[in-house]
Amino acid sequence: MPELPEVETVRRGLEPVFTGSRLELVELRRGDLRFPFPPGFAARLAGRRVAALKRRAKYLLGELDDGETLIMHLGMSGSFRIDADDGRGVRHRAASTKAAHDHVVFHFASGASVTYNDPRRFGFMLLVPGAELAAHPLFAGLGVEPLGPELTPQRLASGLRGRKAPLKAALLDQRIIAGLGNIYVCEALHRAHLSPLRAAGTLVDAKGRPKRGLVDLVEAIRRVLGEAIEAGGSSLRDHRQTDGSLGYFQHSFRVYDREDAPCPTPGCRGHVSRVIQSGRSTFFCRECQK
DNA sequence: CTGTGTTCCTGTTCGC
DNA sequence: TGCGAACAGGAACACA
Repeated sequence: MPELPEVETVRRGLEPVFTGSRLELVELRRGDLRFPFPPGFAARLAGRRVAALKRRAKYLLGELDDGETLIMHLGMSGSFRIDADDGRGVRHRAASTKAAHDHVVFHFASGASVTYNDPRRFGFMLLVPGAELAAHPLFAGLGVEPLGPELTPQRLASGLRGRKAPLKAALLDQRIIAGLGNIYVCEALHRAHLSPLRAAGTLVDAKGRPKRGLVDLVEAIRRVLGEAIEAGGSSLRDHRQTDGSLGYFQHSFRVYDREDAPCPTPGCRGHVSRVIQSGRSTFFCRECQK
């Protein structure tokens, strides 16, 4: 569920609490999430100050004052909750308080605390020296940031050239563009009027240059992600922002989870189809997505 | 190298 | 009403 817009929303929510703050204690309620926590994880964090909280693709990166980077991934059901201290020693728990599946609690010297909750435990946390970050297996092969200046039609053309995989699968491939997930791929393809079934390489001409549709696709990706971030992400099931409030981009879905609904493209008489591609639901309109 | 399928995990939803 | 099956999905991994 958390794709790039949700992770960015979380980052923005956590930034004021994390940045410049000193970690007093990190409480681990269990020894693992998706992977075991690295040796000495909590002890290595204690006493550290967080210099900055950044994001790369769907990863949150807490840069610490000792040069290490706290890598956090929300998997698909991870969320953070901020329990702030009002300065008078009174703790305010966010509205969505739920003790079950609270796996990690970051206690800051300021009195604020941040709790990581993850029912499905697909998320994980690691601690790696900043200098090793770029070479780390998780990051070494990662593709371009879809909202950064590197994502251009030409760049995407190089990534898709010659690929026979369906466009849907290619866009989910984090080695090409990093940060897109099932929802936003479906939404971007609909906005660009491109079929998820089409072979990815057909958007590139013989000289390796982007065809018209690819230019539209880059624009659609940027627009849909940007709008979703502005909306605070999408709230499916129980996904919430750090303050407990709900993102509302799900109301702007044109095709995702809308099987059989009339296609929202103006003038299009089609309906939303659902097919399975590489084991995942794809939603699209056969009439206006070619 | 490329493309596809499986797996991890648990809560929610759906059909009988 | 109850129960099991299907589903959700990021990314590592296995495999043809």
